[in-house]
Amino acid sequence: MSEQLRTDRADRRPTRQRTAIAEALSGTAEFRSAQEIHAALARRDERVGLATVYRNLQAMAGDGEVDVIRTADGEAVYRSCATDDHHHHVVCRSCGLAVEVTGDAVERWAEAVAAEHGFTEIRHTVEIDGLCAACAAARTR
Amino acid sequence: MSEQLRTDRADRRPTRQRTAIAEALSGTAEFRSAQEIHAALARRDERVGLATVYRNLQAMAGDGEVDVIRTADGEAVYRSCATDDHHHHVVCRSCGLAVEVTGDAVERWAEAVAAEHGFTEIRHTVEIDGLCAACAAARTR
DNA sequence: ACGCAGTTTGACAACGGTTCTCATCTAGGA
DNA sequence: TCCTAGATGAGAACCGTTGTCAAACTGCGT
Ligand SMILES: [Zn+2]
Ligand SMILES: [Zn+2]
Ligand SMILES: [Zn+2]
Ligand SMILES: [Zn+2]
Repeated sequence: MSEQLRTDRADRRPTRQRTAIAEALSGTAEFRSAQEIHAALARRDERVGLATVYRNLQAMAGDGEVDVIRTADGEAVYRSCATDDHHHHVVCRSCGLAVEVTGDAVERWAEAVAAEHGFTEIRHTVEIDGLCAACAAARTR
Repeated sequence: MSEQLRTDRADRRPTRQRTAIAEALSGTAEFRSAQEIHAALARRDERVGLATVYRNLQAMAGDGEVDVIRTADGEAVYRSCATDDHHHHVVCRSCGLAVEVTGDAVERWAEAVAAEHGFTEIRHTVEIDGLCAACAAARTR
């Protein structure tokens, strides 16, 4: 497994902004972009600088407190996950709803197929996307 | 399965630029960015506008002639693959070397786990990265 | 070979997300 | 309370990518 990342996480101060960002993240099952979060906070009269939102999201992602994935057009979106354990997501292309999933089969396959080709320090990302039941229903209505 | 993409691909003219770009792509086992390709062509005295490189790469990607993945920092990188069939890549974090791999287990797992949660029109992306044998050796030397 | 219509190209501007700068503010231990 | 390293925010800077539009080119019919 290994996790050479996560060096510190220690010296992080609980500022008003930091808390606001974390809260904005928990409470939704969707991945949100830094800008969306910034806008959401502003709407709620929580004044937080855009740069601060970016910085904290990155920090949280680095500490593994939130997951990050890249939209098809390269935008980074974040989500605070229910578990700290390694997992993946199934995301709805239409509404953004994301559910967490795991699967030993994939984990082992990734490790094995990479090792077969002489690779080491193997990592992987798996993203599954589709239309959630609700969106599929809305579409055919 | 399904492939609702790939609508036409018919009316595409074989221009000097188009050929140069395709050639620059075939011949390397690494994923290259639009800018890298543009620079490589310039170095070879093949004058091709940057916008043209972007346009053609996108078109080729849309036609499935090349594969695109996003770098960790959101940059799009392209590679002309050996096969047209669905597959994934194991990429070296250090030198960019990429080998193509397949695995029914993953394909089925992705489909199954998404369907379990009520998703339809399921797609997926899987990227594995690590250190290739050569880079690992160079590092410990 | 010639001409025309629809493509494609290229220089450059415009965009949008992200990062940088740096003066100012703040949490928290001494 | 004081002091200091860490944190913040406004705005500029960055940088990959996309849009603009006139000029150049290609396939095709004549
Ligand atoms: Zn949905
Ligand atoms: Zn995994
Ligand atoms: Zn390598
Ligand atoms: Zn696959």
